[in-house]
Amino acid sequence: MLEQALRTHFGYDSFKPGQEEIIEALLSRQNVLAMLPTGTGKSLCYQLPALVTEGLTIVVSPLLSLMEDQVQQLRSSGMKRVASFNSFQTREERKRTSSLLPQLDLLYTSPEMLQSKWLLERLEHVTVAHFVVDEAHCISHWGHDFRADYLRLKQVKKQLGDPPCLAITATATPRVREDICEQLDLRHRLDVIHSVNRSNIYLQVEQHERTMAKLERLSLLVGTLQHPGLVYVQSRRQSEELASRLKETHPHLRVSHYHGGMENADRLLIQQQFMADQLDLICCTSAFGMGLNKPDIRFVIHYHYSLDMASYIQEIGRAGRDGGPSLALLLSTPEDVGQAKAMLERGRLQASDLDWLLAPLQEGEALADDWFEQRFEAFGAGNGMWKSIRFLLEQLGAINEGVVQPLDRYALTEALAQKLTNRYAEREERLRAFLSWTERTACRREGMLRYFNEEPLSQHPCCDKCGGDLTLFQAKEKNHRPDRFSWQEELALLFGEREEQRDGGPYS
DNA sequence: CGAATGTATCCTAGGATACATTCGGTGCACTAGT
Repeated sequence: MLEQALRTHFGYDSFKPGQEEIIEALLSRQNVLAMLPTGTGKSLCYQLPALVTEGLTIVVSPLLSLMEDQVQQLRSSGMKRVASFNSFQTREERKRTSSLLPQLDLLYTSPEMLQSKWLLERLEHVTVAHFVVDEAHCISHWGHDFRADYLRLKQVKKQLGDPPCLAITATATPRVREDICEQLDLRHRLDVIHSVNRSNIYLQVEQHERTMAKLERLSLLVGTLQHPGLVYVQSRRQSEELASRLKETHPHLRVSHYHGGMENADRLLIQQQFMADQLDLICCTSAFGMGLNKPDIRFVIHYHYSLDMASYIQEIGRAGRDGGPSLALLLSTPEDVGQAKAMLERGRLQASDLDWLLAPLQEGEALADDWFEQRFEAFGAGNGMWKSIRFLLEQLGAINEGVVQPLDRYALTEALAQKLTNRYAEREERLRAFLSWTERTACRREGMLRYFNEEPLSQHPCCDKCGGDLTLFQAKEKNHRPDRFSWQEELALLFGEREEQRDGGPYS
Protein backbone atom coordinates (compact mmCIF):
# COMPACT_ATOMS: atom_id res chain seq x y z
CA MET A 1 0.00 0.00 0.00
CA LEU A 2 2.87 2.35 0.86
CA GLU A 3 4.76 1.26 -2.24
CA GLN A 4 1.69 2.11 -4.24
CA ALA A 5 1.69 5.63 -2.85
CA LEU A 6 5.42 5.87 -3.45
CA ARG A 7 4.91 4.97 -7.08
CA THR A 8 1.94 7.19 -7.79
CA HIS A 9 3.15 10.28 -5.95
CA PHE A 10 6.90 10.12 -6.36
CA GLY A 11 7.52 7.67 -9.16
CA TYR A 12 9.92 5.41 -7.24
CA ASP A 13 9.66 1.66 -7.10
CA SER A 14 11.24 1.06 -3.73
CA PHE A 15 12.16 2.86 -0.54
CA LYS A 16 15.69 3.80 0.42
CA PRO A 17 17.02 2.47 3.72
CA GLY A 18 15.22 3.97 6.69
CA GLN A 19 12.38 5.63 4.82
CA GLU A 20 9.75 2.95 5.18
CA GLU A 21 10.47 2.45 8.85
CA ILE A 22 10.06 6.15 9.55
CA ILE A 23 6.88 6.47 7.49
CA GLU A 24 5.23 3.47 9.12
CA ALA A 25 6.02 4.81 12.57
CA LEU A 26 4.55 8.20 11.74
CA LEU A 27 1.43 6.63 10.30
CA SER A 28 0.96 4.63 13.48
CA ARG A 29 1.17 7.91 15.38
CA GLN A 30 4.62 7.41 16.85
CA ASN A 31 7.26 10.10 17.35
CA VAL A 32 10.45 9.61 15.36
CA LEU A 33 13.99 10.87 15.70
CA ALA A 34 15.76 10.23 12.43
CA MET A 35 19.33 10.70 11.31
CA LEU A 36 19.77 9.79 7.67
CA PRO A 37 22.78 10.65 5.54
CA THR A 38 22.26 13.48 3.07
CA GLY A 39 20.96 12.48 -0.31
CA THR A 40 18.88 9.57 0.97
CA GLY A 41 15.53 11.25 0.52
CA LYS A 42 14.85 12.74 3.93
CA SER A 43 11.97 14.93 2.80
CA LEU A 44 10.08 11.97 1.38
CA CYS A 45 9.84 10.62 4.92
CA TYR A 46 7.28 13.29 5.78
CA GLN A 47 5.96 14.21 2.35
CA LEU A 48 4.52 10.78 1.71
CA PRO A 49 2.72 10.53 5.07
CA ALA A 50 1.40 14.04 4.52
CA LEU A 51 -0.21 12.97 1.27
CA VAL A 52 -1.83 9.81 2.57
CA THR A 53 -3.05 11.16 5.93
CA GLU A 54 -6.05 13.30 6.73
CA GLY A 55 -5.03 16.67 8.11
CA LEU A 56 -2.17 19.08 7.84
CA THR A 57 1.53 18.32 8.16
CA ILE A 58 3.52 21.26 9.49
CA VAL A 59 7.17 21.36 8.47
CA VAL A 60 9.48 23.64 10.41
CA SER A 61 12.38 24.63 8.21
CA PRO A 62 15.38 26.78 9.15
CA LEU A 63 15.77 28.78 5.94
CA LEU A 64 13.31 30.65 3.78
CA SER A 65 15.15 29.50 0.68
CA LEU A 66 14.71 25.86 1.66
CA MET A 67 10.98 26.30 2.18
CA GLU A 68 10.50 28.02 -1.15
CA ASP A 69 12.59 25.38 -2.94
CA GLN A 70 10.62 22.53 -1.48
CA VAL A 71 7.24 24.06 -2.16
CA GLN A 72 8.18 24.84 -5.72
CA GLN A 73 9.52 21.33 -6.24
CA LEU A 74 6.36 19.71 -4.90
CA ARG A 75 4.09 21.97 -6.90
CA SER A 76 5.95 21.35 -10.11
CA SER A 77 5.59 17.62 -9.58
CA GLY A 78 1.84 18.04 -9.36
CA MET A 79 1.18 18.41 -5.63
CA LYS A 80 -0.86 21.55 -5.24
CA ARG A 81 -2.03 21.32 -1.64
CA VAL A 82 1.26 22.67 -0.42
CA ALA A 83 2.22 26.13 0.84
CA SER A 84 4.76 28.03 2.82
CA PHE A 85 4.11 30.70 5.40
CA ASN A 86 6.88 33.19 6.09
CA SER A 87 8.03 36.78 5.77
CA PHE A 88 8.86 36.18 2.15
CA GLN A 89 5.19 36.49 1.33
CA THR A 90 3.02 39.55 1.42
CA ARG A 91 0.36 39.99 4.05
CA GLU A 92 -2.31 39.17 1.48
CA GLU A 93 -0.62 35.94 0.44
CA ARG A 94 -0.35 34.89 4.05
CA LYS A 95 -3.99 35.68 4.65
CA ARG A 96 -4.92 33.59 1.67
CA THR A 97 -2.78 30.68 2.80
CA SER A 98 -4.33 30.79 6.25
CA SER A 99 -7.82 30.56 4.80
CA LEU A 100 -6.76 27.49 2.84
CA LEU A 101 -5.28 25.66 5.82
CA PRO A 102 -8.03 23.04 6.10
CA GLN A 103 -7.43 21.94 2.52
CA LEU A 104 -3.64 21.80 2.68
CA ASP A 105 -1.49 18.68 3.02
CA LEU A 106 1.76 20.44 3.80
CA LEU A 107 2.65 23.79 5.33
CA TYR A 108 6.28 24.89 5.47
CA THR A 109 7.07 27.56 8.02
CA SER A 110 9.73 28.95 10.35
CA PRO A 111 10.02 28.60 14.13
CA GLU A 112 9.65 32.39 14.35
CA MET A 113 6.38 32.39 12.45
CA LEU A 114 5.04 29.73 14.76
CA GLN A 115 5.25 32.33 17.52
CA SER A 116 2.65 34.43 15.76
CA LYS A 117 -0.57 34.32 17.78
CA TRP A 118 -2.50 35.10 14.65
CA LEU A 119 -1.18 32.01 12.87
CA LEU A 120 -1.49 29.73 15.89
CA GLU A 121 -5.12 30.62 16.42
CA ARG A 122 -5.85 29.58 12.87
CA LEU A 123 -3.83 26.40 13.17
CA GLU A 124 -5.76 25.42 16.26
CA HIS A 125 -8.87 25.06 14.13
CA VAL A 126 -7.17 22.59 11.83
CA THR A 127 -6.34 18.94 12.38
CA VAL A 128 -2.57 18.72 12.48
CA ALA A 129 -1.55 15.25 11.36
CA HIS A 130 2.20 15.55 11.85
CA PHE A 131 4.64 18.06 13.23
CA VAL A 132 7.99 17.87 11.44
CA VAL A 133 11.26 19.59 12.28
CA ASP A 134 13.55 19.45 9.28
CA GLU A 135 17.30 19.98 9.80
CA ALA A 136 16.52 19.29 13.43
CA HIS A 137 20.10 19.79 14.58
CA CYS A 138 19.35 23.53 14.28
CA ILE A 139 17.34 23.21 17.48
CA SER A 140 20.53 22.50 19.31
CA HIS A 141 23.02 24.45 17.18
CA TRP A 142 21.05 27.68 16.85
CA GLY A 143 18.24 27.46 19.37
CA HIS A 144 20.42 28.15 22.39
CA ASP A 145 22.29 31.01 20.75
CA PHE A 146 20.34 33.24 18.48
CA ARG A 147 17.14 31.54 17.42
CA ALA A 148 15.44 30.88 20.71
CA ASP A 149 12.14 30.30 18.96
CA TYR A 150 13.51 26.87 18.13
CA LEU A 151 13.30 26.13 21.85
CA ARG A 152 9.67 27.22 21.95
CA LEU A 153 8.60 24.57 19.45
CA LYS A 154 7.81 22.20 22.30
CA GLN A 155 5.11 24.59 23.47
CA VAL A 156 3.79 25.11 19.96
CA LYS A 157 3.56 21.38 19.38
CA LYS A 158 1.62 20.99 22.59
CA GLN A 159 -0.72 23.79 21.65
CA LEU A 160 -1.45 22.02 18.38
CA GLY A 161 -2.63 18.93 20.21
CA ASP A 162 0.68 17.08 20.37
CA PRO A 163 0.56 15.42 16.96
CA PRO A 164 3.13 12.73 16.12
CA CYS A 165 6.44 14.47 15.59
CA LEU A 166 9.34 13.75 13.28
CA ALA A 167 12.71 15.37 13.98
CA ILE A 168 15.01 14.66 11.09
CA THR A 169 18.61 15.59 10.33
CA ALA A 170 21.74 14.30 8.60
CA THR A 171 24.19 15.02 11.36
CA ALA A 172 23.67 15.09 15.09
CA THR A 173 26.04 13.90 17.77
CA PRO A 174 24.56 11.75 20.53
CA ARG A 175 24.52 14.83 22.75
CA VAL A 176 22.66 16.85 20.13
CA ARG A 177 20.15 14.05 19.57
CA GLU A 178 19.48 14.00 23.29
CA ASP A 179 18.98 17.75 23.22
CA ILE A 180 16.58 17.57 20.26
CA CYS A 181 14.43 15.01 22.06
CA GLU A 182 14.43 17.07 25.22
CA GLN A 183 13.59 20.31 23.43
CA LEU A 184 10.74 18.68 21.50
CA ASP A 185 9.64 16.48 24.35
CA LEU A 186 9.94 13.37 22.19
CA ARG A 187 9.06 10.53 24.48
CA HIS A 188 7.86 7.11 23.31
CA ARG A 189 9.61 7.41 20.04
CA LEU A 190 11.34 5.40 17.39
CA ASP A 191 15.00 6.22 16.76
CA VAL A 192 16.20 5.64 13.23
CA ILE A 193 19.89 6.42 13.35
CA HIS A 194 22.14 5.69 10.41
CA SER A 195 25.89 6.11 10.24
CA VAL A 196 27.37 9.55 9.58
CA ASN A 197 30.24 7.92 7.76
CA ARG A 198 30.73 8.98 4.17
CA SER A 199 33.14 6.41 2.88
CA ASN A 200 33.84 8.23 -0.37
CA ILE A 201 35.21 11.29 1.41
CA TYR A 202 38.92 11.16 2.10
CA LEU A 203 40.03 13.03 5.22
CA GLN A 204 43.19 15.05 5.61
CA VAL A 205 44.48 17.70 7.99
CA GLU A 206 47.57 19.81 7.32
CA GLN A 207 49.25 22.03 9.88
CA HIS A 208 51.28 24.86 8.42
CA GLU A 209 53.72 27.02 10.31
CA ARG A 210 52.69 30.34 8.85
CA THR A 211 49.71 31.93 7.16
CA MET A 212 51.74 32.55 4.03
CA ALA A 213 52.57 28.86 3.69
CA LYS A 214 48.93 27.96 4.21
CA LEU A 215 47.84 30.39 1.52
CA GLU A 216 50.40 29.08 -0.94
CA ARG A 217 49.28 25.55 -0.26
CA LEU A 218 45.65 26.48 -0.84
CA SER A 219 46.51 28.24 -4.05
CA LEU A 220 48.42 25.23 -5.31
CA LEU A 221 45.61 22.83 -4.44
CA VAL A 222 42.89 24.97 -5.95
CA GLY A 223 44.85 24.99 -9.17
CA THR A 224 45.29 21.25 -9.36
CA LEU A 225 42.28 19.60 -7.71
CA GLN A 226 39.27 18.46 -9.63
CA HIS A 227 36.37 20.93 -9.37
CA PRO A 228 33.88 22.09 -8.28
CA GLY A 229 34.91 22.76 -4.70
CA LEU A 230 34.24 24.83 -1.60
CA VAL A 231 36.63 26.72 0.64
CA TYR A 232 35.27 27.56 4.08
CA VAL A 233 36.76 30.58 5.82
CA GLN A 234 36.29 32.32 9.14
CA SER A 235 35.02 35.77 8.22
CA ARG A 236 32.97 37.52 5.57
CA ARG A 237 35.82 39.78 4.62
CA GLN A 238 38.13 36.81 4.24
CA SER A 239 35.72 35.07 1.88
CA GLU A 240 35.78 38.13 -0.39
CA GLU A 241 39.51 38.67 -0.21
CA LEU A 242 40.38 35.06 -0.78
CA ALA A 243 38.01 34.79 -3.72
CA SER A 244 39.43 37.82 -5.47
CA ARG A 245 42.96 36.65 -4.79
CA LEU A 246 42.31 33.19 -6.23
CA LYS A 247 40.63 34.76 -9.23
CA GLU A 248 43.84 36.66 -9.90
CA THR A 249 46.17 33.75 -9.42
CA HIS A 250 43.95 31.30 -11.33
CA PRO A 251 42.39 33.28 -14.16
CA HIS A 252 40.98 30.18 -15.79
CA LEU A 253 38.91 29.34 -12.70
CA ARG A 254 35.45 30.70 -12.11
CA VAL A 255 35.56 31.75 -8.48
CA SER A 256 33.03 33.54 -6.33
CA HIS A 257 32.34 34.23 -2.69
CA TYR A 258 29.32 33.83 -0.41
CA HIS A 259 28.43 34.99 3.07
CA GLY A 260 25.47 36.01 5.18
CA GLY A 261 26.07 39.73 4.76
CA MET A 262 25.34 39.70 1.04
CA GLU A 263 22.11 40.81 -0.60
CA ASN A 264 19.59 38.02 -0.96
CA ALA A 265 19.57 38.39 -4.72
CA ASP A 266 23.36 37.97 -4.88
CA ARG A 267 23.25 34.95 -2.64
CA LEU A 268 20.61 33.37 -4.80
CA LEU A 269 22.54 34.13 -7.96
CA ILE A 270 25.76 32.56 -6.68
CA GLN A 271 23.95 29.48 -5.52
CA GLN A 272 22.17 29.09 -8.86
CA GLN A 273 25.40 29.59 -10.82
CA PHE A 274 27.09 26.98 -8.67
CA MET A 275 24.25 24.52 -9.17
CA ALA A 276 24.33 25.14 -12.92
CA ASP A 277 28.07 24.35 -13.13
CA GLN A 278 28.92 27.95 -13.91
CA LEU A 279 31.30 28.24 -10.96
CA ASP A 280 34.30 26.10 -10.06
CA LEU A 281 34.93 27.38 -6.59
CA ILE A 282 33.18 29.28 -3.84
CA CYS A 283 34.95 30.87 -0.90
CA CYS A 284 32.34 31.05 1.80
CA THR A 285 31.52 31.34 5.46
CA SER A 286 29.36 28.80 7.24
CA ALA A 287 26.34 30.56 5.71
CA PHE A 288 26.75 28.54 2.55
CA GLY A 289 25.56 25.02 2.06
CA MET A 290 22.54 24.04 4.09
CA GLY A 291 20.03 22.35 1.83
CA LEU A 292 22.49 22.53 -1.03
CA ASN A 293 21.94 19.52 -3.21
CA LYS A 294 24.77 19.54 -5.67
CA PRO A 295 25.90 15.98 -6.29
CA ASP A 296 29.37 16.48 -7.72
CA ILE A 297 31.30 18.70 -5.30
CA ARG A 298 34.77 17.16 -5.35
CA PHE A 299 36.43 18.89 -2.44
CA VAL A 300 35.72 20.91 0.67
CA ILE A 301 38.70 22.75 2.10
CA HIS A 302 38.60 24.41 5.49
CA TYR A 303 40.87 27.41 5.74
CA HIS A 304 40.13 27.72 9.47
CA TYR A 305 38.98 25.51 12.33
CA SER A 306 35.32 24.61 12.64
CA LEU A 307 33.98 25.24 16.12
CA ASP A 308 32.83 21.67 16.59
CA MET A 309 32.85 18.26 14.99
CA ALA A 310 29.19 18.33 14.02
CA SER A 311 29.59 21.54 12.00
CA TYR A 312 32.69 20.15 10.36
CA ILE A 313 30.89 17.00 9.32
CA GLN A 314 27.95 18.99 8.01
CA GLU A 315 30.28 21.09 5.90
CA ILE A 316 32.46 18.33 4.48
CA GLY A 317 29.33 16.23 3.94
CA ARG A 318 28.45 18.53 1.05
CA ALA A 319 31.16 16.84 -0.98
CA GLY A 320 30.62 13.72 -3.03
CA ARG A 321 26.87 13.27 -2.79
CA ASP A 322 27.16 11.33 -6.05
CA GLY A 323 29.27 8.74 -4.31
CA GLY A 324 32.36 9.69 -6.27
CA PRO A 325 35.74 10.10 -4.55
CA SER A 326 35.95 13.43 -2.78
CA LEU A 327 38.32 15.26 -0.53
CA ALA A 328 37.87 16.94 2.87
CA LEU A 329 40.96 18.90 3.77
CA LEU A 330 41.59 21.14 6.73
CA LEU A 331 44.44 23.65 6.51
CA SER A 332 45.51 25.31 9.71
CA THR A 333 48.22 27.32 11.40
CA PRO A 334 48.91 27.57 15.13
CA GLU A 335 47.35 31.03 15.30
CA ASP A 336 44.02 29.74 14.01
CA VAL A 337 43.43 28.13 17.40
CA GLY A 338 43.33 31.53 19.08
CA GLN A 339 40.91 32.82 16.49
CA ALA A 340 38.57 29.91 16.97
CA LYS A 341 38.60 30.47 20.71
CA ALA A 342 38.00 34.18 20.20
CA MET A 343 34.97 33.28 18.13
CA LEU A 344 33.48 31.54 21.14
CA GLU A 345 34.39 34.41 23.44
CA ARG A 346 32.60 36.85 21.21
CA GLY A 347 29.53 38.25 22.81
CA ARG A 348 30.09 36.31 25.99
CA LEU A 349 28.13 37.92 28.79
CA GLN A 350 29.63 38.36 32.24
CA ALA A 351 27.66 38.61 35.46
CA SER A 352 28.28 42.37 35.51
CA ASP A 353 26.83 42.66 31.99
CA LEU A 354 23.72 40.85 33.15
CA ASP A 355 23.44 43.22 36.10
CA TRP A 356 23.46 46.16 33.75
CA LEU A 357 21.10 44.61 31.21
CA LEU A 358 18.49 43.60 33.75
CA ALA A 359 18.79 46.67 35.99
CA PRO A 360 15.72 48.50 34.63
CA LEU A 361 13.35 45.54 35.10
CA GLN A 362 10.63 46.54 37.54
CA GLU A 363 8.31 44.09 39.19
CA GLY A 364 4.87 44.16 37.61
CA GLU A 365 6.07 46.07 34.55
CA ALA A 366 4.60 45.00 31.22
CA LEU A 367 7.50 44.89 28.78
CA ALA A 368 7.17 46.19 25.26
CA ASP A 369 7.77 43.56 22.58
CA ASP A 370 11.07 45.12 21.64
CA TRP A 371 12.27 45.85 25.17
CA PHE A 372 15.03 43.25 25.09
CA GLU A 373 16.10 44.05 21.58
CA GLN A 374 16.44 47.74 22.49
CA ARG A 375 18.24 47.02 25.71
CA PHE A 376 20.75 44.69 24.08
CA GLU A 377 21.33 47.14 21.29
CA ALA A 378 22.10 49.84 23.85
CA PHE A 379 24.57 47.42 25.37
CA GLY A 380 26.17 46.78 22.00
CA ALA A 381 25.22 43.12 21.61
CA GLY A 382 23.81 42.51 18.18
CA ASN A 383 22.10 39.57 16.48
CA GLY A 384 19.68 37.43 18.40
CA MET A 385 21.32 37.10 21.80
CA TRP A 386 18.49 38.98 23.45
CA LYS A 387 16.07 36.25 22.38
CA SER A 388 18.10 33.68 24.21
CA ILE A 389 18.24 35.72 27.42
CA ARG A 390 14.56 36.51 27.28
CA PHE A 391 13.81 32.84 26.83
CA LEU A 392 15.93 31.91 29.83
CA LEU A 393 14.23 34.56 31.96
CA GLU A 394 10.85 33.14 31.02
CA GLN A 395 12.08 29.68 31.92
CA LEU A 396 13.31 30.93 35.26
CA GLY A 397 9.88 32.41 35.90
CA ALA A 398 11.10 36.00 35.94
CA ILE A 399 8.86 36.98 33.05
CA ASN A 400 5.42 35.68 32.35
CA GLU A 401 3.27 36.80 29.41
CA GLY A 402 5.58 39.79 29.02
CA VAL A 403 5.11 40.93 32.62
CA VAL A 404 8.00 41.10 35.07
CA GLN A 405 7.34 38.82 38.04
CA PRO A 406 8.38 39.43 41.65
CA LEU A 407 12.08 38.77 41.62
CA ASP A 408 15.08 38.35 43.82
CA ARG A 409 17.46 40.21 41.58
CA TYR A 410 20.60 38.64 43.02
CA ALA A 411 19.34 35.06 42.80
CA LEU A 412 18.07 35.66 39.30
CA THR A 413 21.36 36.98 37.97
CA GLU A 414 23.14 34.09 39.66
CA ALA A 415 20.87 31.51 38.06
CA LEU A 416 21.15 33.14 34.67
CA ALA A 417 24.93 33.45 34.89
CA GLN A 418 25.13 29.80 35.84
CA LYS A 419 23.12 28.71 32.82
CA LEU A 420 25.26 30.82 30.53
CA THR A 421 28.46 29.54 32.10
CA ASN A 422 27.37 25.97 31.47
CA ARG A 423 26.55 26.80 27.90
CA TYR A 424 29.93 28.44 27.27
CA ALA A 425 31.67 25.52 28.90
CA GLU A 426 29.90 23.11 26.58
CA ARG A 427 30.91 25.09 23.54
CA GLU A 428 34.50 25.18 24.72
CA GLU A 429 34.45 21.45 25.27
CA ARG A 430 33.15 20.86 21.75
CA LEU A 431 35.88 23.04 20.27
CA ARG A 432 38.49 21.27 22.40
CA ALA A 433 37.28 17.91 21.14
CA PHE A 434 37.45 19.07 17.54
CA LEU A 435 40.94 20.53 17.95
CA SER A 436 42.16 17.31 19.48
CA TRP A 437 40.70 15.41 16.53
CA THR A 438 42.77 17.55 14.17
CA GLU A 439 45.89 16.65 16.16
CA ARG A 440 45.18 12.93 16.12
CA THR A 441 47.92 10.51 15.26
CA ALA A 442 45.58 7.57 14.63
CA CYS A 443 42.92 7.09 11.94
CA ARG A 444 40.77 10.20 11.52
CA ARG A 445 37.67 8.34 10.41
CA GLU A 446 37.82 6.19 13.50
CA GLY A 447 38.04 9.29 15.68
CA MET A 448 35.13 10.88 13.89
CA LEU A 449 32.93 7.80 14.20
CA ARG A 450 33.77 7.33 17.84
CA TYR A 451 32.60 10.88 18.47
CA PHE A 452 29.22 9.70 17.21
CA ASN A 453 29.34 6.53 19.33
CA GLU A 454 29.78 4.47 16.20
CA GLU A 455 32.02 1.48 15.82
CA PRO A 456 35.13 2.19 13.77
CA LEU A 457 35.45 0.51 10.43
CA SER A 458 38.41 0.04 8.19
CA GLN A 459 38.41 1.15 4.61
CA HIS A 460 40.90 2.19 2.01
CA PRO A 461 41.74 4.84 1.15
CA CYS A 462 40.64 6.47 4.36
CA CYS A 463 42.64 9.40 5.63
CA ASP A 464 46.12 10.87 5.83
CA LYS A 465 46.81 8.83 8.96
CA CYS A 466 46.03 5.59 7.15
CA GLY A 467 48.31 6.48 4.28
CA GLY A 468 46.94 8.34 1.33
CA ASP A 469 47.86 10.70 -1.40
CA LEU A 470 46.21 13.87 -2.56
CA THR A 471 47.43 13.37 -6.11
CA LEU A 472 44.49 11.00 -6.34
CA PHE A 473 42.18 13.98 -6.37
CA GLN A 474 43.92 15.99 -9.01
CA ALA A 475 41.88 17.05 -11.96
CA LYS A 476 41.90 15.05 -15.14
CA GLU A 477 39.03 12.69 -15.90
CA LYS A 478 35.99 14.87 -16.49
CA ASN A 479 33.29 12.27 -16.97
CA HIS A 480 33.47 10.05 -13.97
CA ARG A 481 30.44 7.82 -13.65
CA PRO A 482 29.97 7.05 -9.97
CA ASP A 483 27.12 4.61 -10.57
CA ARG A 484 29.25 2.32 -12.61
CA PHE A 485 32.45 2.16 -10.64
CA SER A 486 33.39 1.20 -7.16
CA TRP A 487 35.34 3.59 -5.02
CA GLN A 488 38.55 1.72 -5.74
CA GLU A 489 37.93 1.64 -9.47
CA GLU A 490 37.19 5.35 -9.42
CA LEU A 491 40.50 6.09 -7.79
CA ALA A 492 42.28 3.99 -10.34
CA LEU A 493 40.54 6.00 -13.04
CA LEU A 494 41.50 9.25 -11.41
CA PHE A 495 45.14 8.44 -11.86
CA GLY A 496 46.28 10.10 -15.05
CA GLU A 497 46.65 13.27 -17.00
CA ARG A 498 45.23 16.57 -15.79
CA GLU A 499 42.05 18.03 -17.04
CA GLU A 500 42.47 20.55 -19.80
CA GLN A 501 41.92 24.15 -18.94
CA ARG A 502 38.43 25.15 -19.76
CA ASP A 503 37.04 28.27 -21.27
CA GLY A 504 35.90 31.03 -19.02
CA GLY A 505 32.19 31.33 -18.54
CA PRO A 506 29.67 33.62 -17.01
CA TYR A 507 30.63 34.25 -13.45
CA SER A 508 30.42 37.24 -11.18
C1' DC B 1 44.39 35.78 19.05
C1' DG B 2 45.36 39.09 15.26
C1' DA B 3 43.82 42.22 11.65
C1' DA B 4 41.67 46.48 10.85
C1' DT B 5 40.42 50.77 12.27
C1' DG B 6 40.62 54.85 15.36
C1' DT B 7 43.13 58.33 18.09
C1' DA B 8 47.07 60.84 19.87
C1' DT B 9 51.36 62.70 19.11
C1' DC B 10 55.31 64.40 16.73
C1' DC B 11 55.87 69.71 15.35
C1' DT B 12 57.34 75.24 10.52
C1' DA B 13 51.18 71.20 9.63
C1' DG B 14 50.19 66.84 7.14
C1' DG B 15 52.10 62.40 6.96
C1' DA B 16 54.55 59.00 9.77
C1' DT B 17 54.46 56.47 13.97
C1' DA B 18 52.82 54.44 18.32
C1' DC B 19 49.41 53.04 21.03
C1' DA B 20 44.34 51.90 21.92
C1' DT B 21 40.05 49.99 20.62
C1' DT B 22 36.99 47.13 18.02
C1' DC B 23 35.66 43.19 15.67
C1' DG B 24 35.27 38.46 13.86
C1' DG B 25 29.46 33.31 12.04
C1' DT B 26 25.07 31.17 11.58
C1' DG B 27 18.50 33.85 10.31
C1' DC B 28 14.13 34.93 11.16
C1' DA B 29 10.75 39.02 10.96
C1' DC B 30 9.73 43.92 10.82
C1' DT B 31 9.28 49.21 10.33
C1' DA B 32 7.85 53.22 7.64
C1' DG B 33 7.73 55.83 3.83
C1' DT B 34 7.15 55.81 -1.01
